[in-house]
Amino acid sequence: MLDAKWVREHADEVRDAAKRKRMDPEVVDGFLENDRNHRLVLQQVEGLRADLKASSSELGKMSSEERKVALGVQRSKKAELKELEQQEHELRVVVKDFAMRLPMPPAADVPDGLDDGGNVELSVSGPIPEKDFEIQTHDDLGEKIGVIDIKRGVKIAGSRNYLLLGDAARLERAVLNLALDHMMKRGFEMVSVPTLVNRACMEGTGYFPGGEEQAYLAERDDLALVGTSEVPLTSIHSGETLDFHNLPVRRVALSPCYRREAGTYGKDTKGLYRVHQFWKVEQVVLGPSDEAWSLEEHKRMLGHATDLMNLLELPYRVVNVCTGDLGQGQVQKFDIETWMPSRGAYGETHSASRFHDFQTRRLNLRYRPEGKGKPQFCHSLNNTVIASPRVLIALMENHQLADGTIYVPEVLRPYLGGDTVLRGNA
RNA sequence: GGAGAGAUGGCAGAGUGGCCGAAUGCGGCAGCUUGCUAAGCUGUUGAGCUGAUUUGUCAGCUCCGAGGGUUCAAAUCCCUCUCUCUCCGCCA
Repeated sequence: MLDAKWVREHADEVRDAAKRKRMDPEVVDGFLENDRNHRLVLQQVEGLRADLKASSSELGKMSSEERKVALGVQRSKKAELKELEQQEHELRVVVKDFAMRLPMPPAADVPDGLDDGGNVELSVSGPIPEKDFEIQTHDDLGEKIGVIDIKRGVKIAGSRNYLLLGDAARLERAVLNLALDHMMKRGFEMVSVPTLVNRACMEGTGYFPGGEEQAYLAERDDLALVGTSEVPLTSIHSGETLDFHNLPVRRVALSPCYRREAGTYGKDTKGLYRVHQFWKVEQVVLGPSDEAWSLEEHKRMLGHATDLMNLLELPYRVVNVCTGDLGQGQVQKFDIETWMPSRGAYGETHSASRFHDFQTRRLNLRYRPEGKGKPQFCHSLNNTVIASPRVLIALMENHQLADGTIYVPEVLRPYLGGDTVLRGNA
């Protein structure tokens, strides 16, 4: 959400943001018009209320005859007020609805672009592996050595579901545990979070309204399964005013993630790339309302993830996500894309976003600055640390050996009982 | 799932229709004191919105879990919802 006052004074900037993010700029004008009307009506309501209030307190001191006369006047004013209040209430709802859909303007160095094709490569790390044998796709290999079973996953839960068995399941657990330890070493507090959350969390983090189609809903209880632990992690302190001493708040969580993947029929149907349920270790940071700090932290958080990728000895690149591929609330986003031989391309494995105060305004999450200052909205940021099974694709393919076994990077060995290669059930 | 109790400012806690944005205590902040042993005294201390502004503020409105209602007037009465606690039931 944006500050209403700021939007009034920077309407062109917001309209421009909408265009660049490929959203309808009409929301801006819809907001402005209704906001203007709302404030006009609000002034009338407040004036009349003040009037009514003043005369009402007189009533308590009046004699009964005086009161009888005065009551008649009060009643007619009251009726007038009621009508105005009704108008005010309706307009308020409309304004809120528009406000919830206003786009956060992208940072200056976000490249323009229509979709992910417009993303700009910032850096490349590690050579693409060249092998003297044909690399088997993760799903072919996994099936062959009995560690991935997509057919039976589908039998149990429908398309885009899967089973990991034996070494694949062990590898997944190992990578996730490594990721958690990696972040805790860097001062992040590990949190176990709810993944079935209420509407306020989904709205507060910016997934609703608009993303309802992508979420599994438990409608009977008005709850949603989260697509990322960013939702509960960022919502922890909603409605609170934190002390500046406690900032920044750096947290990490491992959680299952659920995504309906509506509108992706026929896309990435092979293998474990796009699935309905996966595990993710996510980092979330809340900090002061300070652009420079926010920028620095964004880079640090990206670094936590790339450092881990280096430890996993995987080839990847970092892209500066373009305007058309940026979400409504994101100011800037860097994706890490990891080389996936089966795709013959880099595939998105991480997404590092900074939001400014977009989420914290919706969540009403503030902090009291040092000294006497008024409470300010925090800045929020998040980034993937590792997501599985997507990272398993990279591990099983890039680290594949000629005999169909999988090389285990040194850093993972302590998590796999010292194993240096995984051979599955072959 | 059943029965009951409750939700008030950073915290504790008073307030059952007009004198209440709200006593008191604690905490925080500022000052004074420093021979009542990290103490005493004094003062101060919520948020949001709207308008005006000589950008210091000023005026008005809203907020006592949330949303509705009754009333000239609601923290206070009524309804719905959410959450918390106690007892019972069920249960990993």
